[in-house]
Amino acid sequence: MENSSDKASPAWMKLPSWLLSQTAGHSQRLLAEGFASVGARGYHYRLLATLEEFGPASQAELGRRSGIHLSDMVATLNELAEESFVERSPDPGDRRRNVISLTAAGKRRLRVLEGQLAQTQDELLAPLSPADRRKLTGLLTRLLAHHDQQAGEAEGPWR
Amino acid sequence: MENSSDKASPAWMKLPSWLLSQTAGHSQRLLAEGFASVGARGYHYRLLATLEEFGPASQAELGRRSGIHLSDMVATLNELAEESFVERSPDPGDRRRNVISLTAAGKRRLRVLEGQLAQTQDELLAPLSPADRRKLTGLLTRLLAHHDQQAGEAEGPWR
DNA sequence: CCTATCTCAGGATGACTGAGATAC
DNA sequence: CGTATCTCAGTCGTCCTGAGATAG
Repeated sequence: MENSSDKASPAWMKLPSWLLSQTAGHSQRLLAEGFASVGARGYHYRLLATLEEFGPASQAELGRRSGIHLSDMVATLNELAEESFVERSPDPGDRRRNVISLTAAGKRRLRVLEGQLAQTQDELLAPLSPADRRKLTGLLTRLLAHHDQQAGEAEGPWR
Repeated sequence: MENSSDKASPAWMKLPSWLLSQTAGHSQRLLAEGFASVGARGYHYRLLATLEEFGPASQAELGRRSGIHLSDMVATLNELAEESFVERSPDPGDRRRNVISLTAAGKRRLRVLEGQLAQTQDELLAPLSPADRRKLTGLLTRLLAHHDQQAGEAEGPWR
């Protein structure tokens, strides 16, 4: 009872790192809800989209292209294969590999997920004018380029 | 060997939701690394800072102020209490409650974490000019205000 | 021999759910 | 009674580490 204001606004709530994590959290939530409404999750979209854009590939190659970790790739592909959105077939030229390819159902699935995704972008940026949207994406792109490069250099040339 | 370009840049990498989640990821990573270098994590800072700003309170009250879930509160307080950064004492007026208060060591700890935090903000925004930093925080603040309100309304008046 | 590929087990963080015991 | 508080166990998504089996 000793608290007067419910709207507690600690100092750290103004920090860029906080603003970023919170807005990203909302974005993530909207995205996850949209995907979940059709029984999918983020990895599903990333994988299907990568497959369509770059064509069939081994799991390791897909991991590099999509940024999904190899160990998560296994589970994600299991889920997608179970619904026949992708096909796992052995690579005749290298028996270590599975060649993953997108099925017709997978392409239709991708269209649905893209619809959800576009809707989410609009929901996410709703309060911003077109100019502000461009400004925001520009700033974020610059930040991302910087830190991607930093992180890449620190780890060494394994890409 | 069949892939030509390592710099694969799928279309979804330009989406605001992607840029947000990635920059937030870098931010999170920098923050976690900074905190981990002194044996802490994000919840520790948030809790200590909330305690200093609003004073001693019950765990439930702390949860509301800091945004940390009640069940995580328990574990976080266990960790902080083990290092004597906070003190748990029974509330004489309500025996359900523990009154949590910041110790002198806890205040010193907070100063350290604040140092890490400030350093991280600078690292995070390194590629941006002061004007761009203000623009970014302004845009993020507007987005956050919008979505906090949306989410608050959707859930009902439980605050 | 060494490296690449695939698989599985599990951890870490942040956010969350559910259930129980206790006190108001 | 119902509600609030504290605790514990566990889930989830994303990211990540390590280890093993198999194949190049």
